[in-house]
Amino acid sequence: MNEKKKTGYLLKIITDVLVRESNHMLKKQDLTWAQSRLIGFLSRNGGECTQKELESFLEVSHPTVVGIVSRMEQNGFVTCRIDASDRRNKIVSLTEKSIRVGNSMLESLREQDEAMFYGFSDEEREQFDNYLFRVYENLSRSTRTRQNI
Amino acid sequence: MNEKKKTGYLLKIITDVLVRESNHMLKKQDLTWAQSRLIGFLSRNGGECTQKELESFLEVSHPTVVGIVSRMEQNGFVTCRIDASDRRNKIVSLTEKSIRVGNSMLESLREQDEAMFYGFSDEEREQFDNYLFRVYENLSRSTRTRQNI
DNA sequence: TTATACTGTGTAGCGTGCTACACTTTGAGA
DNA sequence: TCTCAAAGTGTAGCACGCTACACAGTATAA
Repeated sequence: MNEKKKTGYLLKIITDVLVRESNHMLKKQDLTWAQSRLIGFLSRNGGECTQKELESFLEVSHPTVVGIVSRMEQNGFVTCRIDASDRRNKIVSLTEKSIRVGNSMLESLREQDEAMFYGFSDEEREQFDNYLFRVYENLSRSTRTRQNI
Repeated sequence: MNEKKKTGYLLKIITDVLVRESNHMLKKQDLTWAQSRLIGFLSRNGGECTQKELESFLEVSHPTVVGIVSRMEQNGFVTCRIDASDRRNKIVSLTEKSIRVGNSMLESLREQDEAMFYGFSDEEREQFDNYLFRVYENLSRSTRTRQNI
């Protein structure tokens, strides 16, 4: 029961809790964690961008972006149009509705962030972030190796 | 593009890479990351347990366990039977096949673990695990608060 | 004993991640 | 100009998380 968990498993469990709790908090705004992240990015970047740019920022595959965007379009959080200057691009834009919910959304996520680092000093928190970033870079490199890039 | 990522998002991205890469490595054994974790637990615990115990160990909901177990049963990695002494319990057992793939599976996952902590000293690695565990406990507590337990 | 609560499992339906394949549009070179 | 590669998007189908609901077996209390 209380055996020591492997680091990878612990990371997975923590992430699942994080996403699950976020989805609970965001449910009253009719949003999900992934969707809130898209709104956050778009609102810091002029309110619109192409699906391709979302793919790079979210670091997920393009079919995943297609799914998130189309559900948000159905729920009125974004609108889409074809880029006239390059008809391959699909431009995704925030709506009034999504701009309006943005602030309460951020408040929810900030609360979670505080709960997560309860008892951490500023130095500890910073060190944790640094470790995480190093792990991220290690994994990115080994991924590129596998793909022969 | 290179804006500083929020800790939660970084955790999610790292976990996704971890799971995705594991799935790639395990594909030749016809396994997934979640399935390998179930085999690992069972092989350390006498080769069989109930679905309920899997639920506690994996820390996922029971429908998720049902899905993983039934797919593994279809592929011949586990067998299932009803507990005669308490007919509510469904006992899941490893098969010859899953015991056989266990070792090469562990080898794959160990390689990934090494790649992940490339450049970490033993102290840094230990400190990182400690931070992770504190975050895990913080999140567990706030989850219980939400559920009024 | 009988009614009731609890426990373990199953099913339906959804969101989000993936790979593999297909299509349209654009750009670049012969 | 014409061909062919590259880029962006879409679709099919899967694994694995979840919640909400349903049901059978067991335990408990009247």
